Amino acid sequence: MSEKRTFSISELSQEFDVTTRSIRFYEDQGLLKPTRRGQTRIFSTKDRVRLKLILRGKRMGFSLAETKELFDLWDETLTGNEKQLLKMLEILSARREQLEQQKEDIAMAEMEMDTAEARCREALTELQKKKEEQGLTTNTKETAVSK
Amino acid sequence: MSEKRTFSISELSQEFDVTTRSIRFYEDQGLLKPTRRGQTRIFSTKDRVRLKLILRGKRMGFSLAETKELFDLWDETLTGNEKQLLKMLEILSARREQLEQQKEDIAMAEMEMDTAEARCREALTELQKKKEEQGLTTNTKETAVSK
DNA sequence: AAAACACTTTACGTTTACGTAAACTTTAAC
DNA sequence: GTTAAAGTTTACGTAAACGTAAAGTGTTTT
Repeated sequence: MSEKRTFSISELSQEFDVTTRSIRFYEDQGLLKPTRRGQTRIFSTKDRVRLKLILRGKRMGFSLAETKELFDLWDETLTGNEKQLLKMLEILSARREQLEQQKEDIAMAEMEMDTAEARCREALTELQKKKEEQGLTTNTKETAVSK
Repeated sequence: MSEKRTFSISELSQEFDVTTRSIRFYEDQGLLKPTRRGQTRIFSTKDRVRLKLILRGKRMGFSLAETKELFDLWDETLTGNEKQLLKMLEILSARREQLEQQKEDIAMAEMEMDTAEARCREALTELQKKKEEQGLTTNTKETAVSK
């Protein structure tokens, strides 16, 4: 069913553009659980998925601790205890709220960037005009514009 | 035109639920520039807006340094230098890419949360069934289920 | 077998974003 | 006028997320 490929630390490092130091740190913090051959780490597809989730979490502003909490909870959830299941549902709902907030933030940011961009372009054509006028009237290097 | 209300540090602190320590820190880092009456800080509406932007930036995963860069650039941009204007447009475009990435991340997260929630609910109804069956057959306090 | 290379552990260093305490000044309330 | 509240500076502390040696252990390449 689920693939049984394995990955070395450098493979993951390259694929996701993250240092090996970081990967080892994530293991240290209990976010990844590679097995060993000798003392060399061997990462499963599950580890790979988790690494992807960790990095996405980071981009979304989640701390490693928060992400770990989710991982742990999800593992516990799989044991099927009712309390855990309910708690998971709660957390999921809380996360959804966070996502809604983030979507709002993004929407606001986009609007502000629109107006910012518009102002920039206005200012640019403004400058362009002045340049043209000058090009027609004078050609001196130092004009009043620069100051 | 733009309102000329002013704000005390505690007003802003309460309105945005952020400690005065943080606000002072933001000033220290050059993100806010309140004037003084004696040595007491007086914040303008512009400061208020910036504080809002700082906090939103944080929720979106931006560092204070990044936000400050934007502020500074925007201030420079207002002086109307062509180079600055073009640079601003570049940065805006880069930010837009980041926002697109974030939107993707959010969409992925939402999908995964959907399936996670579905699994939880399945597991719950599963448990519910077993409970009902038991309720019909036995009534002992200690059943094999707990282990 | 020696060199080169990837991987390992151990451990101290660094940056960011504040927390927290101490000691002081200003302003507002009684 | 004094007390309380709010504000200030100074400065040391801290947690998170790694960076950066240093020194050692396999592996495989020549």
